[in-house]
Amino acid sequence: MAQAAVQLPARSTYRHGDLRRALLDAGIELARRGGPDAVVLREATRRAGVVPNAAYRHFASRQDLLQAVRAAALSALAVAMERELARLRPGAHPADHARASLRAIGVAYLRFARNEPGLFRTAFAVPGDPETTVNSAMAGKTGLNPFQLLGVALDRLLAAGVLTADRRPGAEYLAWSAVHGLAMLVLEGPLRRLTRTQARGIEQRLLAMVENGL
Amino acid sequence: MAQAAVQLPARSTYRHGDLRRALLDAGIELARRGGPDAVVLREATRRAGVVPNAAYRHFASRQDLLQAVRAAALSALAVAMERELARLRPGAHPADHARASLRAIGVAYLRFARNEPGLFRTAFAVPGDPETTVNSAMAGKTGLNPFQLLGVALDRLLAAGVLTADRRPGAEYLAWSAVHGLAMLVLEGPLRRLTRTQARGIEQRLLAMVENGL
DNA sequence: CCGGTATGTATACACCGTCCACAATCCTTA
DNA sequence: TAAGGATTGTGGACGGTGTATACATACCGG
Repeated sequence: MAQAAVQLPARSTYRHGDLRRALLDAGIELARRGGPDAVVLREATRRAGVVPNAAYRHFASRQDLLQAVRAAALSALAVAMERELARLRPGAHPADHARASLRAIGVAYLRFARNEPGLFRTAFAVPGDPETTVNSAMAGKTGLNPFQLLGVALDRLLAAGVLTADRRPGAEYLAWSAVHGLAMLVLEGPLRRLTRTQARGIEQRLLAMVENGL
Repeated sequence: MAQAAVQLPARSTYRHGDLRRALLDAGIELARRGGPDAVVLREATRRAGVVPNAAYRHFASRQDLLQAVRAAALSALAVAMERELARLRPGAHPADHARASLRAIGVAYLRFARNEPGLFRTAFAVPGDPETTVNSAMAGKTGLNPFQLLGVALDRLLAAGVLTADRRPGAEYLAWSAVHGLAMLVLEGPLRRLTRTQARGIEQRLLAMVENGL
């Protein structure tokens, strides 16, 4: 079960060059397969070709490294959302565009959970205030993190008159809850064995529920 | 941070009597505070006043013990749901009663997450097919596990004509997703700092969303 | 009563996170 | 340009974990 540490050609220089980056990359790779528990400090240093304690020059603890990996995962999710949003054509009706925006966020979220389960679990199964903190390390190219991107979509719904003003505050929590719950269910819950098409069906119904019930 | 192992009075008999039960209870207690990661085999054996390896006579591995704890947590959740359901008066309109049933399930779920966060996280943050498996260890007094209890509530909605037949299949996934997502959000997400009353507000809105959007 | 089988013990290993003292390198400043 | 402090990586150690293997004790059915 132990990872066969890929033996790098034993760096010739005493200094590494960019050890922090190397450790972070190794951590991301570990999280990618295996989730948060797989992010083990010693393995990361091994992959960077460095002695275990060297990590402590760049991260205060394993938790600290894990938080950095988590931020990277959230950032990747934000990028995926932005990509999905960018595919939208402004279209004729602002109401349709707003609805499509919300849907794009949901679709990107669920797709990310499916395609990068390890990163997804690392992003959300680790304590730490996920979304409220303004931290550029978690953001995408727009500088917004996933939660803020969801907020933008909801604002469009409000502006387009699809969402009434009294229902706007806190709406992100409702939408996020539903989509996140489904993601977990598909990832490690009873829906794990669903075929891709079946999963798509449930996803569509869920997004419809959010749209109608918000 | 290490648990001060409560030193039991050094059992006089060679045999323990009911070590499996003792280990399971210790595991549950560990999970209760600290969640799944806190379920450490050696600590459980310490609390049972027994040498570490003794555990292997009753559990194949730490994972195995963790699964047993998880089953106990799911069972506790099922009991909480049953209790909430039992408070309902059949009432005049079956439609109202059906709606109240679904709401009771949701309320019990969210309350359990709030009151027993450690057990809740253990129940759901551990792999293993949670709900589909027919396993009496996960069930409440009715013999139904949490997922099946949700199914019962949805069946009532169907019988009362609130839910159309074409929307019934898979409806548990939609409802479960929303409620579970919110629970996670409140537990370790951005909604952690909400006051109890604020949380209640969001909960009510979410349950309404499910009811309308299903 | 005796022997097999279930249960708990002893010892050991590999791995982990982390602390401490030390060595090599770099960078500023005199 | 030489010196010396600050950074960064090394070496060794400690206590913790899960688990394997061999052994000791107690129970139970013939």
